[in-house]
Amino acid sequence: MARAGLTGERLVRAGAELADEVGFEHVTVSALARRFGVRTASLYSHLENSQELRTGIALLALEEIADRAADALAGRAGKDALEAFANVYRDYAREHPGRYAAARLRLDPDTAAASAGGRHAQMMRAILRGYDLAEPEQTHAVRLLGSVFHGYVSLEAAGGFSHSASGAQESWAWILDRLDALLRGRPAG
Amino acid sequence: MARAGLTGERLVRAGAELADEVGFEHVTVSALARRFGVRTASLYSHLENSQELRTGIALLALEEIADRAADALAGRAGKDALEAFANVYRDYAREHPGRYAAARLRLDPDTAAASAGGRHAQMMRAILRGYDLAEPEQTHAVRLLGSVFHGYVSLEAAGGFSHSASGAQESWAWILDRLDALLRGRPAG
DNA sequence: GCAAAAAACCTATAGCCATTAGGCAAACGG
DNA sequence: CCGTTTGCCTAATGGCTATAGGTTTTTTGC
Repeated sequence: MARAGLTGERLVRAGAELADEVGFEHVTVSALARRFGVRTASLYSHLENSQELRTGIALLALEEIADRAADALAGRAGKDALEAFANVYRDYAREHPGRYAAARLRLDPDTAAASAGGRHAQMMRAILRGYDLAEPEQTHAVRLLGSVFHGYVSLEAAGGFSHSASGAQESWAWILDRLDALLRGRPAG
Repeated sequence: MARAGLTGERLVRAGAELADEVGFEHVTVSALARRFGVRTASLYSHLENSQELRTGIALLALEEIADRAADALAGRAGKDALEAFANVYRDYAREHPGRYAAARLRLDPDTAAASAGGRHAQMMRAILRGYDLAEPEQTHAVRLLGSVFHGYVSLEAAGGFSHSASGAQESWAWILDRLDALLRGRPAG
């Protein structure tokens, strides 16, 4: 019998795909083993436990989002940068709902410190350099942006807008426009 | 043997307490049965399945939040109302993290329609009457508020601010102040 | 090339969870 | 009281996580 060629990394990657297909909460070691045509116990040579799988998917998602965001931000500033960054979050969540859910997993402090989470915060601060915000306002603004992006994407994913699904795109554009105005300290046009 | 006196409602209420203690994702039919000193199978006379338990907790949380919000909103308008409403969300999530998580559960359309979710939206629109927003701006604003409130509370609960935990209260106040200004269409003071 | 070591996958097992079927006994209605 | 309803029980199935220890394939060092 040919071997499946499992590695921790392949498992995490396949777990991420599985998450997008069936939802992050349904990612199990068993389902993953099934997908590789292998017994469940076999995965435990490559995985400490199921938590490690989930954490791995979360870290992968955080990296992928950070990479996309870094790309999107290159050469942009001001509102342009704000929109590009925001759209990375929203698009990623739509393309990869399972991974996005994983990215919201609560990580233990050490893991979080070693994650791409720091890059996310750094990029937000980079965007805010285009606005005139000193500390502590900048920190407040980072939190505001994080809240709005995550909140909107999460409500949208949860179907929170579906009964009145109309204009989710318009709402998003409006919100970004007003956020930009808010950060500039000027009324919206 | 004296009977435990189980009912669907008591189970949901106890499930909500359990959620606050151990986290919503650890609420299980078994754990609930244990808490009542009863066999797991016994709960299935009062509960269709574990999903119904979770849904029940979600509906309870939505009602509780709506009730608190209605109280908080009474006699208030403008920024005062905005802050009161926002604080209901934040305080509720802090006092009842498990219930709050339950409230974010994705409900099927019928259940959602019968939930207190509609009251939440209605109250947001009531708050926005204190600002000068016609449709479709009002809908956009409802979504913005929902995003910010949920996003902030959720990031805070996930420990997203804990590495730089400082000033979560200040950030919250700043955000509400700027949101108010944004909705008024004027620059922040 | 080849034997020993290492790595990959397997079987077996145990515990916890959800859920169903069917039984006994307590409470309640007449 | 006695029968019926109802509440909780035992028993059993099947899925999931996880550990222990075996076997086979691959690697590696001579």
